[in-house]
Amino acid sequence: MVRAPCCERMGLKKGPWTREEDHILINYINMYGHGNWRALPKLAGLLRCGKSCRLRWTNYLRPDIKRGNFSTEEEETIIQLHAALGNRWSAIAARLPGRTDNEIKNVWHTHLKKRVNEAENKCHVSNFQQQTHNLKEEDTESSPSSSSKPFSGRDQTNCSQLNSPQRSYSEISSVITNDNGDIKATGNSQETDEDFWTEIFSSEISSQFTTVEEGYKYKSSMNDDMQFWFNVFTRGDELLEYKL
DNA sequence: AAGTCGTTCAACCGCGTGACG
DNA sequence: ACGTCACGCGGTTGAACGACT
Repeated sequence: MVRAPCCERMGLKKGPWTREEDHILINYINMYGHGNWRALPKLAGLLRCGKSCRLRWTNYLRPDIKRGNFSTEEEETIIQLHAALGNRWSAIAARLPGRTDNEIKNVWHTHLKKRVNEAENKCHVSNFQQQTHNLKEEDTESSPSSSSKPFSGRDQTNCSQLNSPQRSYSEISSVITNDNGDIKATGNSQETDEDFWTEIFSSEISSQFTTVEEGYKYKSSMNDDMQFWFNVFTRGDELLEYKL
């Protein structure tokens, strides 16, 4: 049994919003607030479902939404947060004032994912080359120390830097709309939340093991990238000098 | 000029979850 | 305890547009 889509009810409009519909929605919310989304379209006189109205408002019409391209800092933040949180777009959006989960998701799929994949590939190629190099050295020198440590510190650094953007897909600074709909330029105001990483660590990582010993066991099975993030989570204050 | 392909992004859909009766 | 409702989230779609042939 499949639930019928909410917009399939007779007479409800789907597809792109018109300017008139936007005005009606904005005016109504400015006057009465959104209250009950389901009741809103009827009260406002819109032939849309409440879900569609909510989406339009939260993703496009809200006055505090930043319009324009993402800054390098924002992209960097998204990459770092995605590495930590995965596809939890709303959680990521909560760390980027003025940006919506939908927008972030789109940017990730269209720009950032590719960039991270490319960087990962480069990293793996680099690791492979280093491993080959080490094996060759092993053959010639038969050094026991080289076999116990397959990757050099330099490679580890390279891998951990894969989250650093090579270049923003746009160097244009962000803009934000005010209550009047006017557009103004903004700097990047990225405030940090002290509890944030603690929260991530406690919920995302520490839940995977119950004892400290288990934690170290988990740590020892990680690759370099995982180890980097593990360090970030466990020693966040020390390592997060590169800011979040 | 016309057709094809790839990219972008607004919008939709289905599901999970919390509030409430 | 259970059912219903409303909302929010993440995945997916499709129209619009530009680049390329």
